[in-house]
Amino acid sequence: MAGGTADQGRLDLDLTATDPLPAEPAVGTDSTPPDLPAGSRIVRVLPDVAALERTFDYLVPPIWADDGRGERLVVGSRVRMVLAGRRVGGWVVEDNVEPPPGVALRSLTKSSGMGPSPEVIELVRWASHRWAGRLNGLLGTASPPNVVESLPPAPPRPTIPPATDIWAVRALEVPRAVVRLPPGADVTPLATEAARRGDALILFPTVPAAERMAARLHEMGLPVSLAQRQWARSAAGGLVVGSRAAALAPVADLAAVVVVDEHDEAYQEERAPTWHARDIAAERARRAGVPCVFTSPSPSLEALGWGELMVPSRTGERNGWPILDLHDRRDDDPVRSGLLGKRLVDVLRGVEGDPVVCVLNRRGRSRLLACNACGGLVRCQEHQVPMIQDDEDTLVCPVDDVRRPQVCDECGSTRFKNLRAGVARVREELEALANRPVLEVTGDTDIPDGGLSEHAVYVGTEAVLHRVDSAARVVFLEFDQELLAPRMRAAEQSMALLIRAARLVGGRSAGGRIVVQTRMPEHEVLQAVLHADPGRLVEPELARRRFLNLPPCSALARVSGQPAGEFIANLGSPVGVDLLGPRDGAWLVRAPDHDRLSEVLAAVERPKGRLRIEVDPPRA
DNA sequence: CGGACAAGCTGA
DNA sequence: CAGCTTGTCCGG
Repeated sequence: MAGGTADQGRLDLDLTATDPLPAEPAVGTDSTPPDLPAGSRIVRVLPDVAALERTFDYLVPPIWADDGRGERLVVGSRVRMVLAGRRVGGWVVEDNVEPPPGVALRSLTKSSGMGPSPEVIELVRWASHRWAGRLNGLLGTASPPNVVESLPPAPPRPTIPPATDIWAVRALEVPRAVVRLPPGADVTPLATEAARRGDALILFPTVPAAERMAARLHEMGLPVSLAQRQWARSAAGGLVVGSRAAALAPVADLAAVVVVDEHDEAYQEERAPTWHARDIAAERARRAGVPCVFTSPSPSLEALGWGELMVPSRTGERNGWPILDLHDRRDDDPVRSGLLGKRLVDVLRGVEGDPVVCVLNRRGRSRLLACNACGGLVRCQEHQVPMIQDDEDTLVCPVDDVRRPQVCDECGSTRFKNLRAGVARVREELEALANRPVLEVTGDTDIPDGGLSEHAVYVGTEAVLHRVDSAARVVFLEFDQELLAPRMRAAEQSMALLIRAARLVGGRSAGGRIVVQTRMPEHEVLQAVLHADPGRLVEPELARRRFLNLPPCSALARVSGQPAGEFIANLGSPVGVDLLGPRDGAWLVRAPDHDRLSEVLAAVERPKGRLRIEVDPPRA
């Protein structure tokens, strides 16, 4: 910060000589003139200050009109100004406004370059209403990370031969397409076909996946920018590839939108507002009147309700999925066997190839119990979720806290086996069974490219699936915990894990094989993968959501935080809306659709305090 | 958010 | 009652 005395000559009556305003660079215009000269330009600014949603009006310094800064200042521009005695950033959200009477205007102190386009600002306004959140954060995501004064020249429009993959051509011929592609399928033809239409926006769930596609398209001679790092280049023209935040990236002349692996939960922001990049991307395409394509090995119910489904040939899809080996744990000796069934021995010893990746999810607090005599899982008859054992050795349903004595429904036995075991202990058991070293992989284990030579067997939570990029076998040691998790999207989340595993091992035509230890081999998720037919998941899942009135048959928001109760009380009892709770200090607001939900949430004043509103709550 | 200012708490 | 903490209000 430069020293200086720029605040000299200020005429504000409320400021004294001890005004602690930080020194300004010598702009000389940071004060309120006694009279606004006729024709003064006044802009409305949204400060980049969390928890501050109001706009404020500022005078554009007259000299900016002469040196070009004024011309570059448009709606969306980033600026700096003094607000309540400190220097803050912000965005111009309206130009040439009439300021409210009786307010002493200040001048903007600095222009900080380009910001989101008017189209993106409108999109962000829509998103902040849709996810009941503040505008600032979303505008920040849509803005360049550093100051961009001007854009590089637009790249020349490449000539691209039509794709030979007819599915890619067809997908872009309808306004909204959902393309079901087996896990190993290459989406490059879809990207190039989108690029043939002009500046396309292509989203991936993770940054590395986006980087790989960007590199490939670059090698093909296409003009491509990575949304994360190349804001200015993206805005200048060409293809824009990126992850979640790229849904708000600048695109010069949007011609098509592609969302790869739309089912992936990484597209949803975890912090409130919990916006979903897939949904924002779709809305962006709709507003621009350009085609939008979602791809996924197992499209979400949301996607299926949104667009036209295109499925691959039966053989093509079959070959793209690995073989699923179901190890039915009910067949194992219920007294002697622990977490590891004896059929695992050959797999762990590398008979079927290396490396072997074992997944043991510890997520969730509930312990999973199996009957010692018949091997069946101990479940709540009403809610079908695993029951947990409390301190007094009674069984508790995690859904409604109903208790019942510790007796197996199937056979009357009173002895149970705790199937939960920590990864560390399981690692030792695996090592004993494999008769070779087993490495526990955690979030901070370094795995060099090509794997660790001395370790052919890995074990970890589901994070291990993101740390290793290929494997001969993936083994899910305890999959029932996923299938039965008391979460609305448990089935889809289980499917997402299997998709991830499928990518590590490859399709059946390449010898890919996944091993799942389960006590419920007839579960529709496992059957869908077994038959390489994700469509089998749709009807039962949709029926369940319809029966329970859960999304996508309704729209949900979870309201939590200290002032949640007051907020819920303020909502009153709006027509068609259910208020459920409280449960663990949080309420659920359920409306027939998102328009109604957003409307209801926006209609009441928010009590101050740390209120958290999660629309489409990820862990409901 | 973070500064300003007001209203409560403490201690010699 | 100064000096400090805690709370509430508000910014152009």
